[in-house]
Amino acid sequence: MLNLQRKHLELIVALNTCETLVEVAKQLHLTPSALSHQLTELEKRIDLTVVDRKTKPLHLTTAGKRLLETALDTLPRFERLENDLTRLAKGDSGRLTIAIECHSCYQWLIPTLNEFRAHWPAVELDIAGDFHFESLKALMENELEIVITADPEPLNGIQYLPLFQYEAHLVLPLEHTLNKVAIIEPAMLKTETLISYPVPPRKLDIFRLFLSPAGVEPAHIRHSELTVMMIALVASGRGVCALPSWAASEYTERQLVSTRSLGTGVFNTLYAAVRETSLRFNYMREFIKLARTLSLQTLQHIAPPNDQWL
Amino acid sequence: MLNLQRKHLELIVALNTCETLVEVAKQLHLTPSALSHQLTELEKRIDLTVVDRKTKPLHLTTAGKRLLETALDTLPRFERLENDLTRLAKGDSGRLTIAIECHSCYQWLIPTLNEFRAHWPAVELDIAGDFHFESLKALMENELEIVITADPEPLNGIQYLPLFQYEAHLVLPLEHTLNKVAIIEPAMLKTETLISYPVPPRKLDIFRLFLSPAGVEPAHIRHSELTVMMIALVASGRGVCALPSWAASEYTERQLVSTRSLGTGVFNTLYAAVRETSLRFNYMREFIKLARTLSLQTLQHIAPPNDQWL
DNA sequence: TATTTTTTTGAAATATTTTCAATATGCTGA
DNA sequence: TCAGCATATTGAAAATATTTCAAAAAAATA
Repeated sequence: MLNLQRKHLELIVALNTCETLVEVAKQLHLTPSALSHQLTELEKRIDLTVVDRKTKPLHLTTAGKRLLETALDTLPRFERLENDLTRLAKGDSGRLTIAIECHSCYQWLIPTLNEFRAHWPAVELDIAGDFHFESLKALMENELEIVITADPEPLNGIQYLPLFQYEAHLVLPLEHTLNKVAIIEPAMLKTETLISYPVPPRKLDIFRLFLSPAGVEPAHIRHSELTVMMIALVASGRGVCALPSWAASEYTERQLVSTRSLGTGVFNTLYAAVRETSLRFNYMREFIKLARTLSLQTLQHIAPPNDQWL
Repeated sequence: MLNLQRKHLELIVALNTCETLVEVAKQLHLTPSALSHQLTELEKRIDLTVVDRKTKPLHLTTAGKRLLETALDTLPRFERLENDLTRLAKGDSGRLTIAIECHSCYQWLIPTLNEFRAHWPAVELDIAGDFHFESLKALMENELEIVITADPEPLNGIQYLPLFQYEAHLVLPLEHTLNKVAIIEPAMLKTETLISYPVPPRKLDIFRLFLSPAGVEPAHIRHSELTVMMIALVASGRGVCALPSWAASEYTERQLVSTRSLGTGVFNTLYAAVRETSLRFNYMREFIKLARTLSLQTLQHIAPPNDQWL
């Protein structure tokens, strides 16, 4: 095997631009002796002459010209690669793909993304479509950089950075009897149809923190992908649903539905799940910071997390 | 400086195709230990993680993916380069650019090129246009591979391989008085107009071997690039010219002009000038052999060279 | 032809890469 | 849970590769 390396191509380029081997050596920060050894070694290896040492301005042979050809189109690729890698290492550029488990997040996410893009133009931003709720696996496998979730399951190498606290509210039709009750107990939902996002119950606050601990299940469960659709269904009396208070407020203000606390209040924290290794990048930490500030500014009825971490 | 080399890219590709580092090591013919050292060294150098060792099928990080990108488009270029170089070394492919000083050579050169092309399809054939009669310099500087010349000046690293011997004839109008003379002496051309190719006199047989030794110059010299044009001028009585007998025979047969020997006969040898180093390529030696055989077959009135060399 | 410059050479010094042996880490299945 | 196995890492020694140095050779210059 010939096993040509980048340095051989660099040698050829220098050879092509210089008049004498002494110059070439200088350009490559080598002694003329080292250069001579290298050249001899290369020529022995490919079993071809590369330069004609006899001529004044040092002429490449056919083999040398062929090497130069590849050198000229390959070396710039190496340079671009190294450029990109150093920028990556400095944390000025990179990829930031976000998956959202929380379906009501666009409200604060969009402004965050816009603000971020302005600060870090070299970072490739993307929102991942559908990871079929395997998003944490995708995060571990480097397919994603951030997962927004309210359900932090401990995983190796994954850190959950709290963004803000919110209360989960029960969304009711305006005329619903539960509007009159002092405190809403889990059992009161036994006869109701619950409308939820199509995700496993353990991912939903109302189950994990309210119904399941009390061993209660609603009469029916109906799925919907879109928050507006859920609201429409509730408004027309087809059921009730649970939403973060800030997600529901938009609709209560317009008097489409009403909301109540669940029991004495079901509170939860929204997290950004990231790989531990990602945190060494400035743009990552910056993103989290922006998300915290902008969600607090954008949303009503939420609070900063107890534990600030980062 | 990062100083990434081809081997690093190969490492990344292996990393991307294998499930475990042990496999990667096997694929690269290394011990797992060596591989581990390499990987650590690379990652320390670029100050970035390249693979996530924690995951089962070994996932590349963003940096790893960027490296893979360059690897995928650069490594095939190295492979093609090595391929071409080994073929070059074996002498199966290469470049063969020919310059012609002898303006009447196309007659035998064209069949030679055709035959050659059939045997050595991988050799890039070309006839060089105009080197302003600096063709030997161009040969020394690797711009050309062969120069066809009748005037071998000793040069370092250049070998002259004789192709064939020929006689230079004087071409006369059919009714010219010199047609009647027993032997044409140099002095008899003192009053004639000589039509020649536009090259320095020393490159022309009639000067070098006939007129100059006798200290004679023709009355006028007129230039023409094309043999047919020279013949037309001679036929219409504007002058005389000298041509290799084989180049003239085409026109004497058609009774356009007549030819005579110069003195007791001016004989010369046509050479192929090549770089000594070129002779190690099979296709080079093959070309010379073909030129010899085909010129003898194609041309009349020529003889094989005295000294066969090659 | 003498002198300077360039290039090559071989041996020693230096640097890099690989291996070896030991150990650590992680996974699998009782 | 832990033993047993496969994978991965570590540090030191060994093997390779590269560079320098000093000297000589070859070319160029004057």
